[in-house]
Amino acid sequence: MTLALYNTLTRRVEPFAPLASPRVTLYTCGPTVWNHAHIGNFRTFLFEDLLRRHLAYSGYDVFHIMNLTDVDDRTIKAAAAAGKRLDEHTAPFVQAFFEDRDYLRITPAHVYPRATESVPAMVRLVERLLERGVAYKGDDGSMYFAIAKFPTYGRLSRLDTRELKLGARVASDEYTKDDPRDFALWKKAEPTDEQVGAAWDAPFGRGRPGWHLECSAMSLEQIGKCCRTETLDIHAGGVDLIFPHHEDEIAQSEAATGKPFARFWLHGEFLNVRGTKMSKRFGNFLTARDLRDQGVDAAAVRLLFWQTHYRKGLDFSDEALAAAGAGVKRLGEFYERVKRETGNGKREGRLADLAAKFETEFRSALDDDLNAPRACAALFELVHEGNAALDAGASGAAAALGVLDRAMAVLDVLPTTKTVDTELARWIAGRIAARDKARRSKDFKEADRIRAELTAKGVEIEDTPSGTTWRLV
RNA sequence: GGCGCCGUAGCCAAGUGGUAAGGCAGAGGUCUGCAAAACCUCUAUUCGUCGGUUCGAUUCCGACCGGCGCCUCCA
Repeated sequence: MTLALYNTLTRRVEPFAPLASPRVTLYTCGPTVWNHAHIGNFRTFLFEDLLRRHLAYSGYDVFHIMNLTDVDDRTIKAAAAAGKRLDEHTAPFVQAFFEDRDYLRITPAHVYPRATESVPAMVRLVERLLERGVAYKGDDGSMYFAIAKFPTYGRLSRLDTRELKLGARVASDEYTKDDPRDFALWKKAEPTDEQVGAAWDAPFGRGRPGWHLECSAMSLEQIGKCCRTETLDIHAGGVDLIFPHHEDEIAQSEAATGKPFARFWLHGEFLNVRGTKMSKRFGNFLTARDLRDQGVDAAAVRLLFWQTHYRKGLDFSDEALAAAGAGVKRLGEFYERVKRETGNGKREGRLADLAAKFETEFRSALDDDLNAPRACAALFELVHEGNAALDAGASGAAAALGVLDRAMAVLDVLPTTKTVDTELARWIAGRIAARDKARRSKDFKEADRIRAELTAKGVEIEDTPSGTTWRLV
């Protein structure tokens, strides 16, 4: 069984193999740092995290690039509205993005190129396109890409067979572009751009990069640096980027290099709220820090997302999140139980067999276009059967722990361990001792009173044959 | 108008041309002083509707109903 991924380019699930195995070059469209990213944005970043981790689990050496769009229409507009310079406005949001990423346990990319720091590469790309005769200057002084010169334009989004909705892109730029579908590579500097410091000199005029140009230039620059290639193995993003963003990236990059830009295009579906996509525009969004401040365990968010396939819409609700939280708790209980058992018994045994069966299914599920819901089902089956086996005194826990650890390196959905200061730990130990004493003397009223006291402090206790255990909830 | 996606139990959600994974919630039971955790049993004769193909369809085809996305620098 080998990894197969759905490629938007072919609209099929295809066997995946990198160009220069074991190295995999992965470029994922990062956030636009005009504001806080919401958890809909993070659904895509989490899907990419799953991809990244499964590639690593599969033995590949992934080089992951995620750009930061720190200059575009929205960042400029937001900076101007705040009366700040562009970098002044975006810096806190970059910082916040990294904090949110860490909260959600997303593996950091190897590089985070910023648009504002990659302008020379963008200028060079435009010059290359000018040399190739596919770029031109419009009447308004901006540089445009001539899609008429790029015959395969529309291959990704199947645009070749579709018509543009009248008025959508046509009207406003009718007199500046040769073809209404041509898109801006470089936008002539406007007063607002100068005001916030978002304008650069270029041989073809002072201005700023178009959004699509940014991603092409940054990805080509980074894979050139790290891997001396001009073709990405995988390029990923949200479905809304298929057109025009990724279509335009392909046009620019391939027109300039003459080589395929990316071999696999992966797109994650939206996070919805009552059926409609989560969006800043609709005001129906929630940020990662909102969840963090509510005390939501990131593991619950991850499990919630894993339980729906990445190419399917997922409706976000507090109920769904709570259900995932309960699942995370169950996983945590099982993991701790297996860990406790590793001291006893042999490496072989029923538990080891179950774990081996699980790992086969786990791998095959993720190999099948990252079918995380199936992988989770296998995981919970292991929990169920493993618990039953442990109840029956099975051995093999050490082997099972190894398998679990490998699976968790991909899914990472174990409950966040809460840190306890020694003073609190001492107090809890004292209370439990007092309760045990009461229980031994059959003073259950007092025992229950102490338990209530602990519960009030968020301490959950459990009486087992080998004594009372506790955890913070 | 063009391109595309989705509709499976109370909720969430996999899946396959041969008779429905998993999670949450719920009911009963075992264990427990009581709990908790865990286990056992139960909870869709049925996969939006109607047709068609087939020995057989939830799965393929068509129509319809319902929900949604992109075509406006949205993950």
